[in-house]
Formats: sequence, C-alpha cells, structure tokens
Amino acid sequence: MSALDEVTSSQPYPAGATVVRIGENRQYVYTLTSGAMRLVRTLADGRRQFTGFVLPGDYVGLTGTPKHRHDIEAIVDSRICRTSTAHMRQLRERYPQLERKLLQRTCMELAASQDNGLLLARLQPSERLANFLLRLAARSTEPGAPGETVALPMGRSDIADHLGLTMETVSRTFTKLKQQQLIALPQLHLVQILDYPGLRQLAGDEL
Amino acid sequence: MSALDEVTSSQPYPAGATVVRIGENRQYVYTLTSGAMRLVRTLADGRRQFTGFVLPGDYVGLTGTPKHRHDIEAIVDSRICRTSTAHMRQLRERYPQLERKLLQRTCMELAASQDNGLLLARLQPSERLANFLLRLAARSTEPGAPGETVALPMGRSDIADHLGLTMETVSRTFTKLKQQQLIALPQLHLVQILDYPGLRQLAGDEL
DNA sequence: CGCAGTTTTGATTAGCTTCAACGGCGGTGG
DNA sequence: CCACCGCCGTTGAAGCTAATCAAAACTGCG
Repeated sequence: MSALDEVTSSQPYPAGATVVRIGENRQYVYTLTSGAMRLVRTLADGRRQFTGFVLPGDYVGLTGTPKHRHDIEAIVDSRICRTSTAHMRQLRERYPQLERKLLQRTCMELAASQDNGLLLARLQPSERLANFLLRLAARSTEPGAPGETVALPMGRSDIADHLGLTMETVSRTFTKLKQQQLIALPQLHLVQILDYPGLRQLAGDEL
Repeated sequence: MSALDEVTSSQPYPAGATVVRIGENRQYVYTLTSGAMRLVRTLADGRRQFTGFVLPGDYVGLTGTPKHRHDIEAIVDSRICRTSTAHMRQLRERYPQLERKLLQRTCMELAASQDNGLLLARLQPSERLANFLLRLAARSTEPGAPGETVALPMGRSDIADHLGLTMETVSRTFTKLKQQQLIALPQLHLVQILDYPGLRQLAGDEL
C-alpha cells in the first residue's frame, strides 16, 4: 500500500524549480507526468550544457550510480511521480530480469550520448538544430508524417545550451531553416516540419 | 578447454587495421593486451569523432547492444584477446551479480560520455587538451605525482578527432601549454606534466 | 643520407560569439 | 479594458577564435 502511494503521488514543480542537485544521493526515481525538464551540467564560471530534456513519460534517475550526476530543473510547470530507490531495489531483487532491462536502457542512453558527442564535435549549427528537431519529433508522434508539428517547451537559450551554441546562433539558424522551407514556426514554441527528408539529410542521416 | 582457448588466444593487428566495423554483430568481447586503439564514428563526408581510446587492460565491446556502435581501429601494432559473446552469456547466467557489475561499468561510461559532451560543447581548446592529458595520466600511473610522464600512442590528428578540433589547433595548443610551463614534450609521443594543479585548474577541476 | 609522413608554424578566411538595439508577447495594475 | 512594463526572441554590426590553406621543419626509417 505504501509502495503504491509512492508510485502514484504526483509532485508539482513550478517553472524554474530545481528537483535535484548534482551530487545529491539518489533517493527517488522520477517519472515526468506533465511539463518538461532539463538535465544540467554547469561549470564554475557559468558555462553549461544540458545533457538532455525530460518529456512526459520519461524516467529520470534510473541509473546505477549512487549520486545524481545532473541538476534537474523544471522548464515549465511540471508534475512528477517518484518511487523510492529502496522500492526499486526490492523490485530488482524480485525480478532479476529487470537488471537486464536496465542495462539495455543504459546502453541506449550511452549510444545517444555518444551520438551527441559527434554532433557537438563536428556538426554545423544548422545540422545540429535539424538533428535536435528530428529527435524531438521522434519522441512526440510517429515520425515521417509530413506537416508534423512539434512542441518546443524549452526556450531558445535552452536549445543553445543543449547544442553547444549561443541563443543568437540558434535563433538565426531557425530563421535560416525557415527560409529554406524546411520548417515553419507557427508559434514561438511550435515547429512544423515541412520537408522531413530534407531535414533528415541536413541532420546527417545516420545519426 | 575451448573456452580457455578463446580467452587466452591473442590476436595481432598491425597499425591502421580495423578490428570491427560499426553495425557488425558483436561476436567477441575484446581485451587489449598491448598497443592502442580508437573508437571511431564517421559521417558520410568524412568528418569523424573518436569516442575514446583503448589502452592495454581496457575491455571493449562489453555492452548490452547486439551490434557494434563504433569502428575499432588499431593506432599502432596491437594485440588483443577475445572472448565469444556466447561464452559471456554463459558467465552472466552462472554469475548473476555480473549483470550488476556490467550495469555499473556502463553507468561509468555514460557519465564519462556526458562529461565529454560538456567538454565538446563549452570548453576552449586549451581546456580540452588539459582535460585529455589528465584523463590519460589518470589511466596510466597514479595521478598527482609531479613530473609524471604520459605516453601518447596516438597522433595529433587522432587527438583532434577526439576533442573536436583540427590537428593544427591541437599542435598550437600543445606549444601554448608548453610555453606556460604546464607541460613539457621530451618526445613527440611523450608528455611530462610539470604543473599538475595548474593543468587541473585549466581543465575545469570538477570534470 | 635521403625520403615520406607527420608535426609545427605562418597567413588568411570564415563563421560563431559578443555586444547592442529593436520588436513582440504576456502579465500586471490602474 | 487598456496601457505600461519586462522578458524573451530576433536582427544587426563588429570582433575574435579556430578552420583553412600553405609551407617549412622535424622524425623515423630505409
């Protein structure tokens, strides 16, 4: 009963709130039910990079490490469910095959992180943004549908910090993709993919 | 007996040889016994990034994915041992705690990859190189010993492809660090760390 | 000793960042 | 309900850093 309580309790966080700080002991595993969050790494002088964004349905904190390796911040008003790590431990003991699932998940994350490495090391701004938009599209609806519309809960500077650029460059790149008729921006936080193959080619295909 | 054979057989690879190609099915897990290798991702137009380097004692291919996600190339003449994945599977069934070890390993790799993301996204060339040298130093001998000397089996362009720079920039950055008395270069492929704290500070400490 | 490949160094270019100003949107208070 | 204010995003101009292009120096090797 208490375990169920844990799973179903949904905590609200206002935009800008910090859910966990880097280095804190992991006490819970979280699932985002609504809103959006970012995984943040910061340097002493303020330079930072967002390892990724958390969208509804995503898990976070589901790792093998004893401490959190990111700050987790709410981008907009959000709600998350949490499960205690103690409970997770019980589950893992009871269902050993979970261990394997977890390993597979982590391997997928590792692959994604390494893809991101190539992106940051070698891709041009327009290629990075194309990549980002396609990944976001793949997470929301079924990809490839022409005229697909994708929500951008995060601001331009959030995208910049994820892609290793400045806000200005992100903005300029958006208008460039718009001019090339690859995308349309019906609203600030809404992207319509006009030319899926073109965007995919720009993104470097395989990535 | 055949299992032992597998473990102990050591295969030679000449410099430049490709051990596995990206996308191939994983048939073996490898351990490097001598030499050095690189983990390569390449774009269609030739741009590439090296996810990491493999040094003697390192494992490679120890993942939960069914296919290799990198090309693996020998940098210098190398020898590797290999174990079939079938054998690994047996081991994992017999020793369930291996699964957990594997998960921990993968989480460490994930953390390292994400650190590298921040490096590629936000660090300046000198900061990147300082980071790289310190990580290399940490892998060879006990770190912090002043006057420590680190071997660089890879060439300058390999370092460039790992750090998201060009060969020229890497070379210039080496001479810069040399002029700042942070390092010395007794030979092309040998770095002596003169000012460990200074290098660490340049590298961004926490990373 | 000479050659080939790699590295270093130099000059130039291009692209991103920085700095700065403008515009649009939403929220708040009158 | 409207006007004002502040924030975020866009756009513009200038500066700087790393990439590019090119040549010289060094290293290892035959």
